[in-house]
Amino acid sequence: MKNNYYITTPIYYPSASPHMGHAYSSIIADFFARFKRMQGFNVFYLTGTDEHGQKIERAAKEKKKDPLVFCDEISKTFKDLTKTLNLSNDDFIRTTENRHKKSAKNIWNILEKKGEIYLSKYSGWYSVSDEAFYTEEELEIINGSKVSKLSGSTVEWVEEESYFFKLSKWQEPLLKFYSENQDFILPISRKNEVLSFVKSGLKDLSVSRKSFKWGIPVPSNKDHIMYVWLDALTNYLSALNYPDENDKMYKSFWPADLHIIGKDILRFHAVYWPAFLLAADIKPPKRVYGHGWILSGDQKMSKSKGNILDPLQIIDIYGLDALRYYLIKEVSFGNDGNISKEKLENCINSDLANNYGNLCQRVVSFSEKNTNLKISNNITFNEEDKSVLSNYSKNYDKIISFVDNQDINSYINFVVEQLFVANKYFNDQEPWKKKSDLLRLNTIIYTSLELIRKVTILLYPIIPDTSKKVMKIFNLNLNDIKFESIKNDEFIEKDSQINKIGILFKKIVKND
RNA sequence: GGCGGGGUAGCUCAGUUGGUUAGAGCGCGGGACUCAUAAGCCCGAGGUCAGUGGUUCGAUCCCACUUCCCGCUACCA
Repeated sequence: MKNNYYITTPIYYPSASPHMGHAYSSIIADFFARFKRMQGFNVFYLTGTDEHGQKIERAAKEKKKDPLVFCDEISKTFKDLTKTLNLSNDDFIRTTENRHKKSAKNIWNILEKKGEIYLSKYSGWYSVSDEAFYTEEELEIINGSKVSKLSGSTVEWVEEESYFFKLSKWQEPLLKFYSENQDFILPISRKNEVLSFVKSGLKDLSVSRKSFKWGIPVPSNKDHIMYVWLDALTNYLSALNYPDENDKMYKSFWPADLHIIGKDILRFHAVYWPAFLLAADIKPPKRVYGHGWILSGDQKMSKSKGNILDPLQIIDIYGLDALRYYLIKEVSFGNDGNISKEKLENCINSDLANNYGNLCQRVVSFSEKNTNLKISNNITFNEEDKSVLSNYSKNYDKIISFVDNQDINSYINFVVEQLFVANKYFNDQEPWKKKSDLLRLNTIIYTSLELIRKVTILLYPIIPDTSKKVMKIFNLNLNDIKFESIKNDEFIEKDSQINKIGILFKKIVKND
C-alpha cells in the first residue's frame, strides 16, 4: 500500500511581506503534514514563492531593483517565515529556479504539441494587480481612471497577440472529473460554487503575455511569456523533479493528496489546474481545500482600517504555539475566522495555561512531592483508570478520519475533551487522600501521566514545540511521538524517573 | 437578476435522517475541595433554534413566502 502523502501550501506572491493569511495557510498545512508523519506516512510538504508577473516587475522597477534581486529579498522573508512558524516543510520552491522553469516549459510544450494551445489575439481591460481581464460592465470610473468594481484596482487597455488554452473544451471532462471525485473540492460550499461556474460555460483562457518580460518565455515564441498561473501552478510538479516522470519523487508523491489554499484562489486550483493537467495527460491532484480568511475584528485586515495583526508581532508577544493553537482551534475551518488580541488571550489562558499547562504541572508537582518523581513498577489499573485511558484506543480510527476529512475542528474538540477528562480524573481520584495506599497513589499518577502523554501526542501537530517540551517529562523525544502509541496504556517506562518542567504557558494578566 | 450557503444561549459555534426537559466552549453566578499557573471539579442561570403560514398526531429540523447576512455568477450595456 502506498504510504506517501503530498501536501502543499499556495506558493506565495512576494509583492509584499508575509501576513496572517500566509501564516494561516502554512500552519494548517503544517498540521496535516505533522499528523500524517506521526501516523507513519512518508510526507512531502511543499511551500514556496510565486515570483513572476507584471506586478513583481513593476514593484521591482519602482524600487529601482532588478526583478530577481527584488524577489530574492522578499522570497527570503517567506523562507524566514517557515522558520518562525516552525513549519516542517520538506522543500521551498521558487518559480525563478531552473528546476521550475524546466518543468513549466515542459508543460507548455506538451499542451502546445497536443493542440491545446493556439495563437490568437486578445483585447480588453486588464488589471495588473488582479491579473485579470474585466468586461466593460465590471468597471467603473473613479477620479477619472477606470477601475474594477470588484477590487477597485485600476485597469488598462491591453491589446495583444496571445496564446490561448482551450479551456472550453474541458468543460465536460471537468464536470465528469468532479462527479467521479466527489471530494476533490472542499468544503462542499466551495465545490458548489465551482460547479456552477463551470456549468455556466468556460471560455478559452489567455495563457501568455507580450506586454512585459518578467516571466518564463514561451519555448516556441520568445516574444511571449507564460501566464503566471500556468507558470505558478506547475510548481507543485516541479518540486517532484517533473518532467522526469520516472523520478522517485514524482512517482511517490504525484498526484498530490492535498492542496491547501485560500478561497480567493479556488478557481485557479479547482478549474484551471485540473484542466491543464487533464489536457497534458497528467493526473489531477486528489483534493483542493479552500479555507476562509482570517479577519481582524469582523473586518478584513487592511492598512486603512489600521486593524492589521502581523503574525510576527503576535508571535513576539504571545509565542508561536499560542498563535498556532488559536488559528487551528478558534477558526471554524473552511469559514472565515476572526482573531483579536482579546480572543487570543482568552484562548491562551483557558485552554493552554489553565487546562493543559496546569494539568501537566499539577501531576508532575504532585509526583514530586509524594513519590519523588519516581515511577513505580507496581501499577494496577482499576476500571476507572482503564476507562479514561481507553478513550484513545476507542477513538483511534475516528481521529484519523477527522484528519483525512480535514475536519480539524472535530479533531481539536476531541483533544480539548480529553484535557477535561484528564483534569477531572485527577480531581475525582483525589490522590492527595490516598497517601497511605501506595499502589493506588502510584497508579493514579501513572494513569494521569499516560493521559498527558497521549493528549500531548495529539497536540503535537498543533503545538509541536510545546509537545516536545512535555515529552521530556517522560524522557521521550520526537521519535516517541507516534500516533499509534496512543493505543498503548503503558508506554511510559516503569521504575523510572520523570522530570520536572517549567511553566508551559504563562497566564496573561489583564489589566483594564 | 440567477444560483448556492446561512440566520440556534452575551460571544464563538455544534446538533436534530421531525418526537419526552435544544447542546459545547468562553464569559457570568453559586458550592465543595486543595495536587496545581487563585488553576481544576460540581451546580446553575435559561435561548418563542430570524418572522409568518403550511404539511403532520407532532417541526428548531420538511414545504412556501417574508426579511437580514455571506459567497459565486450575470445583466441592465
